[in-house]
Amino acid sequence: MDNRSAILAAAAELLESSPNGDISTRAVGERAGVQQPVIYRLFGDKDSLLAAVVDHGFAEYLAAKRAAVPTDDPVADLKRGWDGHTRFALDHPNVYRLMYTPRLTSPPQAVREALELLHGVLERVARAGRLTVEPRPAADIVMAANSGVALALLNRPEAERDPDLSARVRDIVLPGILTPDPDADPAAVPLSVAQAATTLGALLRSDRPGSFSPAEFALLTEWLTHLATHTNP
Amino acid sequence: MDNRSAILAAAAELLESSPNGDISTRAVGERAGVQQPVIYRLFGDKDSLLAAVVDHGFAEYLAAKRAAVPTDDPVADLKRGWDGHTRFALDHPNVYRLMYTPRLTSPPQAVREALELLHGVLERVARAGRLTVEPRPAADIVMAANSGVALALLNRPEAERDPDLSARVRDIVLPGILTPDPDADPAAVPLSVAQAATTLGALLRSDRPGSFSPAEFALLTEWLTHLATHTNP
DNA sequence: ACCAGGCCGTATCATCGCTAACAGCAATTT
DNA sequence: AAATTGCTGTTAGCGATGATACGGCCTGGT
Repeated sequence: MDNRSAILAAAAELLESSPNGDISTRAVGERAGVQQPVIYRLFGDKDSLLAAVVDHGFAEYLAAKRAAVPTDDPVADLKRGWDGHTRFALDHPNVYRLMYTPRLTSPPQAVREALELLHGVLERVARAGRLTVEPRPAADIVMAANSGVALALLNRPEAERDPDLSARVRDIVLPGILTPDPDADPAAVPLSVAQAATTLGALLRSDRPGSFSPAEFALLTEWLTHLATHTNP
Repeated sequence: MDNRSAILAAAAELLESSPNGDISTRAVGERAGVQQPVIYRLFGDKDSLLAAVVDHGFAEYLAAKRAAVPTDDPVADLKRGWDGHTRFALDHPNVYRLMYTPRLTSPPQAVREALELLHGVLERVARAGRLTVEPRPAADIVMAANSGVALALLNRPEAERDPDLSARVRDIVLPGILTPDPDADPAAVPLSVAQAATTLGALLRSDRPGSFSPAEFALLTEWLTHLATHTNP
């Protein structure tokens, strides 16, 4: 095995199982079976090593995504891309943090590639006449929102993560840059059950009526939250 | 000057002018005119020191925001809050990165306070009948998108930053959780408990959700009728 | 066979976060 | 008033880290 590949593999493994997302060049050398200066001769710098690890780990993800994407429904591809982005962040938290956290002096090439891939999908969406924003700024918009969601999820302990956050933001941001779905029913309902339940719940929270016992009130608000959450608009 | 305040001030100054966003406890001690162990006696830990610096720097921002917010237009407050969030990130990049980057073991209290502040604004928005999502998940959505935009801006070199990115994402995300502006669409919006309960009852009667048992549904409609009848408008 | 150049390993430096041990000082207790 | 206790600051140093200088070894060309 090449020394360079061994170091990359060792660094990737150590990074994956690192609690604080950091690794030491000494540990990498020991695991790869090489001495510390070899790393510096091959990569020059610890930041460059980490950037190489990120690029390496992201390459597989990019390859898989590149191979699977070409559907004839670019909007569905866009949605799939969002979900894949979030899943990659949750699967490789430390790599993802290195990508979208400006700790490195030399930003890894992976973020640029990811943005270009998203831009390509958006170009196809635009060609299908579904985009209301120019593809370039649209890519920035989607990437900012998607990475924000991913980092927000990573920042919360695993138990407190809202499993619907990514889909929620996705279903807000993507329609915000797309033309209305032609398959959707164009009859705009002025008020939905969810909306009415949300409003009533907020009003009751700020002005609690005295005619309810605590248990009744708890049950009522629970039902309102259920209606606000699990109802189609 | 108190030793603790001197250390906090020195750390804040060093952090502000730090190229990589990191500081050394030795440099902090030297600048504050105290020896290194004093820092550890007062803060216990470098992470705790940084968390205190973040909380200190964020406190002024929170105070200014708390004093200025109470307008009678909560939607405008929400928009102002978004812009203020982005501006704070650009004005204090290193502090902001410490807040929304999971490098610290003990997450600073500032992020929690910021989320609570946003949640409060959204509660007022909901009380005005303008929110289509429960305030709690809505706060997560807005915060994830806003921090994503801010970090995306910080990750690009200053010259390449799109000055309109924040406003663009804002004008996509906020309408995505709000009802249409009543100035543009004069559709009736429930404002009182009675109105909201009446609306919800009517909607439920016409589109009964399957997730309620008959007894539950009967009790819920009874309560809604009670709220619609015996509540002051 | 000899020489030259690149690669590797040892040893080391400077800096970092952090801590133990001791010294001054004030308030409280005897 | 003297002594004890508790808090605060200083000195000195430990272990780990990123990074580097230098000498020896192996390889390839003549």
